[in-house]
Amino acid sequence: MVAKWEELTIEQQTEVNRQLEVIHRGVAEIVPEEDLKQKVIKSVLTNEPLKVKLGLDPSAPDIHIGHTVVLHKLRQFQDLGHQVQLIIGDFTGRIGDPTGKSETRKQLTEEDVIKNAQTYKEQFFKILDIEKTTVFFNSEWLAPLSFADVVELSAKVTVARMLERDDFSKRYNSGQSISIHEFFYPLMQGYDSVALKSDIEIGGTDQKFNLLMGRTLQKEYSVPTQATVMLPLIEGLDGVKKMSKSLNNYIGIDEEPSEIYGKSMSIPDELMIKYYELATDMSIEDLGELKIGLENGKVHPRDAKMKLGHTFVRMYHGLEAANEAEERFKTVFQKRALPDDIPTVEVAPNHLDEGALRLINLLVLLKLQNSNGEARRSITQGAVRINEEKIMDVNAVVNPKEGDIVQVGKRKFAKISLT
RNA sequence: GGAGGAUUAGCGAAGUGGCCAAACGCAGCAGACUGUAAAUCUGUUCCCAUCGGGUUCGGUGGUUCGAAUCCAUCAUCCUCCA
Repeated sequence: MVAKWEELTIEQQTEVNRQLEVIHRGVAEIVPEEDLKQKVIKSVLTNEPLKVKLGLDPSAPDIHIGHTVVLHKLRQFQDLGHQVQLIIGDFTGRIGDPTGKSETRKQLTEEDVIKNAQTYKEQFFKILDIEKTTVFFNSEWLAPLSFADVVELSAKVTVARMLERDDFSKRYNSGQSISIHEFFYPLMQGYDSVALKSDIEIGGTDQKFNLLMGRTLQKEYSVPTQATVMLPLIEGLDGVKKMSKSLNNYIGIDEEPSEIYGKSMSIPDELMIKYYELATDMSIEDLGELKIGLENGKVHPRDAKMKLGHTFVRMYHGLEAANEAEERFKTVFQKRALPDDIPTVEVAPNHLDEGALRLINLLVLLKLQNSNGEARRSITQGAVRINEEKIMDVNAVVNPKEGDIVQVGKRKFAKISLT
């Protein structure tokens, strides 16, 4: 059944347009647009929520701002009244990893999966509405499939089609290995959409092939085809490469407030709007205003960025923590003063020789530096201070006292406690 | 089953007997400046040490006065042929 635009009341048309506007915020691509519109119309007409699917790899339980992009989109769907299907790819995870470049990722045990799934839930429901979320494990429908079923499934897609996938073709052409089982990942992910009869699947633009595979398979299995919503990948702190844990250019949502705030301040100015648009709960109106403000110079980029850091901390740690993190930042980096939450490090008497030791050794002992060489370098470069007094003598010998504050660079502090 | 190629510091990548603790790029750290842990500029990045020393170039064992560089062997990865 195809719902016709003309059959809608004016109110319903307005509602459809409102939903489409929200859905389009920040997205890179929707394929096909028409399917999405149809789905929304139908939902408005029948008052049935849409089933919006997101598949998850259960191997990386620490989520960062990059991951939250799709979560925010899901949340927007929920706020429009739709239902989210979270699929934990436990079956997929147990087999191994598709992009096994140099090392095959270890297979996850059932225990790992359950543990990771728990972590996921804790982190995800900081953004998602738990009431409008259903969590699935894809082993539920993938594990029972027989070899014959799998052959039948794989017969629906050709090798040439598989090789269209960007990373497959790149690897194939550059002579890197591709294992047969890697072809099954898109198939499994697509089959998830068949099993759950998803209306919409969302993912990053890098997931395009897999998302479309869902449509292909749904067609093959005579299930209504899903619309796919693709979101841009967000660049990490370096401003160039996509945010990822392995590149260490990420902001984790479970990190300390001051870390989240500080890292936010280190993103390139040009990226701010993108972060706001994709990874915060800022309204479309406020977003537009901010954009204009930045363009005509009414809003100082630094202030906009401080607000971004504040927003991130608020979303994941609450308003109070956000205010504190902001204060700390002002103290340490704008006033160049000491923060008031310096960690205390104990110094045992056996490290001291008549109450004294070399500064180099002290820095390593306090774990402010990893090796004597590093400590030596920092001293030479004028990065080391004790009680705010710069020390540049590599051979300095110091007499640490209770409550002394040792500082390396702008960010590393320790307060001494003698035991 | 056969033939060939690859493996270098956190990553990428030079180096084919001494001048190699190993170019260069990225990332990291620090300093200056600033508007911020943006941008830009500068310095710096194996370990211990005052000079100096020690351990590194997939693993092991050789050749040599001397090896990241040559040989043997093992491991891993890739290509081509079957």
